[in-house]
Amino acid sequence: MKLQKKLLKKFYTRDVHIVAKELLGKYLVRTTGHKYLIGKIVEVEAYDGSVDEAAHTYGGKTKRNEVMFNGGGFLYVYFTYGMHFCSNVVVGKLNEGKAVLLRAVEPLSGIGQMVVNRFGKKDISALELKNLTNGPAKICQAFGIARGDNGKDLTGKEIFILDSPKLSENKIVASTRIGIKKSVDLPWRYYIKNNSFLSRK
DNA sequence: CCACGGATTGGCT
DNA sequence: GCCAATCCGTGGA
Repeated sequence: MKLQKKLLKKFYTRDVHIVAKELLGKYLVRTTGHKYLIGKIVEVEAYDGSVDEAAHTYGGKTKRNEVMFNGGGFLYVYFTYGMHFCSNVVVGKLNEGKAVLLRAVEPLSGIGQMVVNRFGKKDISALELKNLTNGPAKICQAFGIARGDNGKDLTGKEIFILDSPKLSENKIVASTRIGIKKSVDLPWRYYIKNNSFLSRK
């Protein structure tokens, strides 16, 4: 894999849909000590608190969602269903309340560690490998992302995203978002066509 | 193959 | 008190 540069602040401070689509194909990196966990981003969803009832920020700032108002380039981690964490990339300008939910990545490096984080064992089935990082809470479990990572700076050294060439539009599919009950018809889920690590088709 | 529901905490009404 | 930007196991067709 050709090593690319870390994405900088100006990447994240643009329009949420442009950033969401450009995040596809880029590399999510988490460092733990001297180890690297790396996955290619293959599925995301855009959330825009200014118009989108499904966004956590739609009703204004609270203790839980305040990181989403911090402006582009931060990690917003939230806890849900009493047992799961999900990761978002905060996007846009200060106080806009916009973010991109990371829904699926294709595991590339540090897979052995991800397997232990997810399943608590080293040997797994083909089905378990397929289910390693194909969902928002699965990414967090595999990458060891939890409450304490909320608000981390994505231009820092611990969690960041590496650049890769922009995908052509014909490789990107837009569809409705998953698991929400409000604003259900907005086509704000974006994914890489035919990738085998999608959470759904 | 698909549909359903339990797990389990904490944020907000 | 209600219910969530989920996951996984179970049970029926």
